[in-house]
Amino acid sequence: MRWEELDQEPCSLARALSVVGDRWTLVVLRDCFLGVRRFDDFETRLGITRHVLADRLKKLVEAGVLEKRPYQERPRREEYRLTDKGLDLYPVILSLVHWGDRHMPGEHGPPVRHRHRHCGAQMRGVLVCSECGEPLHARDVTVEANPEMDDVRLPVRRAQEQQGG
Amino acid sequence: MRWEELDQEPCSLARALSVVGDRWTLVVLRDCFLGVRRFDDFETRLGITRHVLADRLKKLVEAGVLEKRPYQERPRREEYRLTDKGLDLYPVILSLVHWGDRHMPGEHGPPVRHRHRHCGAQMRGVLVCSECGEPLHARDVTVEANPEMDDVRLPVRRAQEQQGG
DNA sequence: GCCTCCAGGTTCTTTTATGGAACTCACACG
DNA sequence: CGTGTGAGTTCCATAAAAGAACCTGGAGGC
Repeated sequence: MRWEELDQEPCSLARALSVVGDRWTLVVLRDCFLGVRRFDDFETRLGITRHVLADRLKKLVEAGVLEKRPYQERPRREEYRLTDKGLDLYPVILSLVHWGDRHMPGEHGPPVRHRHRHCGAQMRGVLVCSECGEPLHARDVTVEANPEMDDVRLPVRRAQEQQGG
Repeated sequence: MRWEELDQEPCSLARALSVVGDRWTLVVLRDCFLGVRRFDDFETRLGITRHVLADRLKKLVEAGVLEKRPYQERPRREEYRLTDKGLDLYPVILSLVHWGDRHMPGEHGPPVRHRHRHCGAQMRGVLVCSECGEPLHARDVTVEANPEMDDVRLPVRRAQEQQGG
């Protein structure tokens, strides 16, 4: 499979990664969530080449994750803002941050802390079941193919073996 | 910044991405969560080159996300299994899947459905606040620098502007 | 003892992407 | 007129990915 074919896959994860699975894209989006909007600010903070940055921003706009909006005329200047589609990536970003905090620790602990405006507490994000509200773990979830699709290739489990171990 | 320097960054997201931010790594991990363990099975299902697959598996083992375990001797054969560190990536994967389901839909809806063993229901993963239990959205969360760290560069907000818009 | 098969890789060659730096363009300022 | 600024492009050398062929260390058949 080639990278450009990833968006043709039936798998939702593959299609999601065809947009954000690239090396720099999620780092760009992290800065978007922190409020960065302008080309030069991205460049300064990220330290990636203008070339790559311009390319990633263009692709994110094409994918509908960011939108360009003028913030002044004469000379026309535009900034990049998260769309609703982009904002919905927040669980992905926060999950990655917490995984990094936990498993790739720096010297002084997490570099940033998150506070929930709603309750005012310093917090983490926790993934829970939409139906029963219990925290989710890999081994508690089973996967079923959508019967309307005929090319879903779930692996056949070997006897006695189950997911994740 | 170069890709190889990403693991030196103070940002937890950057360090997490230094492990899983690569084009193919999360697709490999998706298959791990589906129960795939052997080199040839990965190759058949993913359709990526053996070269890249071998490299990604090696790096995931070095990062402690997967471990190699012998499943037979003479000839020695090994399989790749998720470690606890790897299993903790589940929220990232599931969040990406749901984002893909929602924003990059295929023709017949989501290709797979998830069922929670605990409650038996078909479900989605929802990210909630660890303290108050309410669902989290980007605009509800503020970020504060860890006072023990001196090189956290949060962007300065322009007046009247707040996160995420 | 030789031939072939299999899982699990390596090696080799050709494309594609990235890193680094310089260049463009449309204006604003003084 | 010269300089500055935001937002990019262009150009070239290097690094990574795609594709295919080759290697290795047994097992199994004959």
